[in-house]
Amino acid sequence: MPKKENDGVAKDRILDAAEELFAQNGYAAVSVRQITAAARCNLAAVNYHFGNKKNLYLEVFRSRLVPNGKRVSQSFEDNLAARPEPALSDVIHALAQAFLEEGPLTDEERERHAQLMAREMARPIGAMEIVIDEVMRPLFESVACRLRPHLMEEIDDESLTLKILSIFAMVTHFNFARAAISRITGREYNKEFKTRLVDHISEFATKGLGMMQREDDK
Amino acid sequence: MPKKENDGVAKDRILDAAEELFAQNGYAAVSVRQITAAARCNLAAVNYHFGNKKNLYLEVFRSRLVPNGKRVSQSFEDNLAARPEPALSDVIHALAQAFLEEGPLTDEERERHAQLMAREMARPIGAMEIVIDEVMRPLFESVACRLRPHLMEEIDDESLTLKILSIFAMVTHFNFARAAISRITGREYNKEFKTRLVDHISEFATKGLGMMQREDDK
DNA sequence: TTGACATTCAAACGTTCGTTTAATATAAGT
DNA sequence: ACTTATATTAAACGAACGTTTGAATGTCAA
Repeated sequence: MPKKENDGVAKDRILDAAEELFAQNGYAAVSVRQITAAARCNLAAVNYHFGNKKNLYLEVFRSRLVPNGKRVSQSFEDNLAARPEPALSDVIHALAQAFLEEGPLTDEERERHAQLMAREMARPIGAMEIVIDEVMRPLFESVACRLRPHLMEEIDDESLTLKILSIFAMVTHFNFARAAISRITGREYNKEFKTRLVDHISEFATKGLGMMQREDDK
Repeated sequence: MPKKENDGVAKDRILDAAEELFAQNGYAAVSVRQITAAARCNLAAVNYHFGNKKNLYLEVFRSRLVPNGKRVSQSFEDNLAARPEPALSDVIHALAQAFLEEGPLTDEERERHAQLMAREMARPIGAMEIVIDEVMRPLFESVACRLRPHLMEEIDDESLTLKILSIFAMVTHFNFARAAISRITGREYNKEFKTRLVDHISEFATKGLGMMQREDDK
């Protein structure tokens, strides 16, 4: 029986190239020829390994973005597990940090994923449902459980969802609108500026959630 | 001398069709043939009136999005001019309302513009600088002036800019990530939900800015 | 009516697209 | 050595793309 082990080489190179090119230019603006050229393989390899271009795109989400999203979520959980009783600001800070400062992903990976998500939101190809159902919704549930103890008791589910969405709005916006933000603020997206952003988001969101609480990390 | 008056007919139909199609599908995914078919004119009309496809795209921003953006900004100003001494929450409420609930634009126009901006951010064709310089930056200046009196005196420019960016992050996110938000919240983007969102954003941002202040509009 | 210009039109240009095909290469099982 | 399944290749397919062309049509001032 033929082993299925060493199939990964060219197939993975295609996934790598597709992930980067789709993130940089969007689904429609990237040709299969570009992808196979970047992956240093034959044009027909995409159709052989993935059936067609669209399925390759979806596979990028399934095999890269979703697993990495789960790792980021896990990193958020781990950050909080270290603290016995995390304060509200700790929860938010951990969330912002996991998504745009540290965590298991490199900055290049974070930017790629943010762009892929932003493009998929702007022009859905069919990957958004996968990400929402497998990453976003579970993360939302977890964040909601973490936040609830710090909020007023009588808060309904929808209000809490909107609050969490607002935190994500800031995180994703500062992550994906980098070009516009750099042009407005006049600052580059270096390590220093990102730390500044995480602190700002933490402070803004903590106050926005309705509980003033000083940050006691460090 | 030939009048230049009645040239507007087909040219405007092309701009209308291009605005809608570019917003729905993005620059690369829309063909000139699609546009001219929707505008009920000949294929060559785009190149005749606008030179090429890219220039038509930029002209959509110059002749539609920028003027409408200025009208929205003006609407924000007018809303505040009605009040002698607007509270902090009034400023934010007026901003959120102008951008996603009421104002001079229809809901379809708002959604189109939000999509065009989101796509241009995700994949810049060359229109973003126009919008930032002609609409965003002046609006930011105005908002900053409105907010400053309500904040601590010693706040630096960059901190204030980040705060304003956070408000815009929420407004634009709730405007453009409609599909994702609907899937997560399980709610449609009808009038009722939008009012809910404006109230939520106003409350969250007002608190986030660091001044608790009750809303006293009706 | 005529001339001059603005606009529209059908047709074709060369290019690139996603996909398919058939031939070949590779390597393990028998 | 032969079979079998997996993988890669060059070449071509039809379709759609943005753009150009040159003739036809519309529109007014002269």
